[in-house]
Parts: sequence; C-alpha cells; structure tokens
Amino acid sequence: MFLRLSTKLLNISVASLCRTRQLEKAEAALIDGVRLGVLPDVVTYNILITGYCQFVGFDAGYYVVHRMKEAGISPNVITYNTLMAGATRQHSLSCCLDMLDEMLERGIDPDVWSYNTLMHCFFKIGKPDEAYRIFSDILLKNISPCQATFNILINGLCKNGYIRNALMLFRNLQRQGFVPQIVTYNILMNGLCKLGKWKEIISLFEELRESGIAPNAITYTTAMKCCFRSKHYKEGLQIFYEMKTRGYAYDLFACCTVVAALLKSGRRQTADKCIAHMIKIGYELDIASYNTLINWHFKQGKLEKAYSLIDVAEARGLDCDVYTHTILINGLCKAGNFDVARRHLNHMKMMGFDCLVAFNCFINGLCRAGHLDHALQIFNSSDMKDSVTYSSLVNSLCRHRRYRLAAELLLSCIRAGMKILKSDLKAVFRGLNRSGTKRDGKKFKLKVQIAKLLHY
DNA sequence: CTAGGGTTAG
Repeated sequence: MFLRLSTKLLNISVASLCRTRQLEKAEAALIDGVRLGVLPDVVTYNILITGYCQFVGFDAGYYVVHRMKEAGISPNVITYNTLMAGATRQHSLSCCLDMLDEMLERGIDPDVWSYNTLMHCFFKIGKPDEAYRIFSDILLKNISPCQATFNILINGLCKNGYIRNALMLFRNLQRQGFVPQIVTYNILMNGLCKLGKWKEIISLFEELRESGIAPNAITYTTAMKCCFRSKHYKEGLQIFYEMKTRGYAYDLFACCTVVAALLKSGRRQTADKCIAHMIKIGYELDIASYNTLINWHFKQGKLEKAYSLIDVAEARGLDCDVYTHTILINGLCKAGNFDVARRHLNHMKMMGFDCLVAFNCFINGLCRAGHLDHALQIFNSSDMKDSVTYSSLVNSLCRHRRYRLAAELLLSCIRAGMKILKSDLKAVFRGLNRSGTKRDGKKFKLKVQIAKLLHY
C-alpha cells in the first residue's frame, strides 16, 4: 500500500514534468525514485511514452517499450493506445496500424480507445471515408462507443471540411441524449472559426454558458481567435479580458493568439506586456511560442534579435517549422532584403516545406517596396499561387493605376476557382470607371459575374 | 497515461 502510494506520487511528478517538456528531469525523477525504493509501474512508463511521443517522436516513444520489458513490466492496452496516438500525431498511419498488430500479437485486446485513435488517424491524414469505416467497425464489433468516439467523429468531420455536417451530427446526437462536453463545444467552435462565423461562435458560447458547462482556456482561446480572424479585435480582446478576470491562467496558446492579434492591429504596447508574461510563464517555450517571439522582434525591426532567437530555439532542440521560415522570409522582405529572402525561399523549398505563404510574403514585399514588375515577373514564372497572391498584385496594380492588368488578373483568379475579396473587386471596378469609359467597368462586372457562375 | 486550442501573407 505504501509503495503503491509512492508510485502514484512518482507518477504525478513524472506526468507534470513530461507535460512541460522536461523529459530529462522526468528521467531523473525516475532514477531518484528507484534509489528510494519507489519502483515505476506501467503507468509511469505510459506517461513517459506520451512525453517522448509528443516532444521527440514516435520512435523515441516506442523505444520506451524495450525499457519496460527490461524492467519486467508488460505493456498494457493504454501503452499501445498511447503509441497509436503518438503515431497519429506525426501522421503515420503505418506506425499506427503496426501498433494495433503488435497489440494483437501480444494478446492484448484493443479497446474503444484503440479504435478511436485509429479513426482519428484516418481523419488526420485526410481519409474521412476510411475513418467512418472504423466507426462502423466499432458498432459492428459491439464495442460501446464512448463520448470521445463522438468527439473524434465530430472533430474529424470539421477538420476534413464537413463543418456543417459535423454541426448537424452534433444536433442529432443531442436529440438522442448525447451530453456534450466542453471538448465537444471546443471542437465545434474551432470548426466554425475556420468558416469565419464569429457570430455563430458567440452564440455557441452563450449556449455553453446556459448549459452550465464551464468553459476552459481552450474555449476562450478558440473564441478569441475566431474574432481576431474576422478582424473583430475589440470583441476578441474582450473575450481575452474576460478569461483573465475570471481567473483563467492564460497559457502559451492564448499568448500566441493574443500577441499575433495585437501586432496585427497595431497595439504594440499591449503586445509587449503579453510577451513579458509569456517569457515569465514559458520556462519551456515550444516552437510556436518562439515563432511568436521571433515575429514580434521582426515587427519591431530588430532583425539581429530575431535571428539569435532562432538559434536559441534550435539549440534547445526545437525544429524550425514552416511558420519559422515564413516569418523569417516575411521579416527579410519587410526589411527590403529580397536577395536573402529569395535564397531562403529556395532553401525552404528544398527542405520540403509548403512555401505558398512565404512566396506570398515575397510577392507582397516586392509590391510594397515598389518592385511591381519584378513581382509580376516572378508571379508569371511560378505556378505557386492562391487568392492572396492575386490580391497583393491586384492591390499594387491599382495603386499604380494599371487597372486593365488588375482586371485581367482578378478574372484569372476567379477562373481558377478562387475566392476574391470584395474590396479588390471594388477597387478595380472603380479604377476602370475613372480611368477608362463606363463601358469598361460594365464589361468587367459582367465578365466577373459569368466567371463566378462558371468557376466558384 | 489515450479526444479539443496557438504562431506566417492580402
């Protein structure tokens, strides 16, 4: 009994260290425990596996299974479920299936969580049909789905673009007695956020309050992100202040969201305060937090500080991601250093990152620095483009009163099936009317209408 | 210990 209690305490401490990315300290706690005669159990190792999977990778997590065996502890169903979750995190369906196989080989019965995780994996790699098949399997095998099963289902639908369907499913389930959890609401809010439906989010928030379920930090972060996205900064900040006054500790996730919004809306001083808070709480910052800090330095024109922070992140064993590189390229462009930016863009491409946003930063940077023709030239020789690329060029062309080319570009954007901003359309239309004849404007409007009918 | 949130461009 005494030993079990101690192991429980050990697990609590290992878990809190793992959660905050302090894996080395977690290992040290394990060694200290052994020295004091407190032996780790299967839960201890499962916690370690979660930590390694999250912060190092699936392979590192899987390696812990060998250590367990050496310590004479058999992995259980949660061990394998945790590993499946780790594989899912890095989009590896094959590892996920391997774990399911290994589990069966060892005579461990998969439980509902094993199937939940497999379903999650299929959703994550963009195969909703296969995911749904797993859901059917759960029912066929007479395994009772749990609340998480439905949450994963709803989330998977949202993540694969079926947000309205997810909402319908949610309402249907509710009618059949499904009691939503805070997770369910968070999932739906996040889905609506992608659609930019901030008013619907606010009303979902109201529904949540009436239902008596307490919102958590994730709810607040999601709700404010949605407001910021649709440029309702005041409303978003209001949610942030409510979160603070209600005593929610605002974590790194909330900080990143708020800082980004503060920088975008020009609230520099508040951003500085939030950054200070972030550094205070973030003794173990992750790459997204570093990205936020790096971006903050760039926005202040402090290039050297931004660079050195990238070094710090790498020295801490964090891998720069697509955001880091994009932020760097954007910073270089805003500073007018297009040669280095271009070189880094190529570098990024070679490393296999998605370069679209970085490319847009580059094009937009050239436009704003007055190198419109250079931007057009690069644009024409690239097949990487989306509506933002067009928008930057159309904007710039209008500023240079080159309305005909702007009109042409806008039309090809629509013909490629991409949404355009109303403001771009207006600018081109007004420009044509003012510089040419009224007929030019009318003809343009007609062409836009037809293009939309054919291509949206 | 196993589902949900953050960071980049117009």
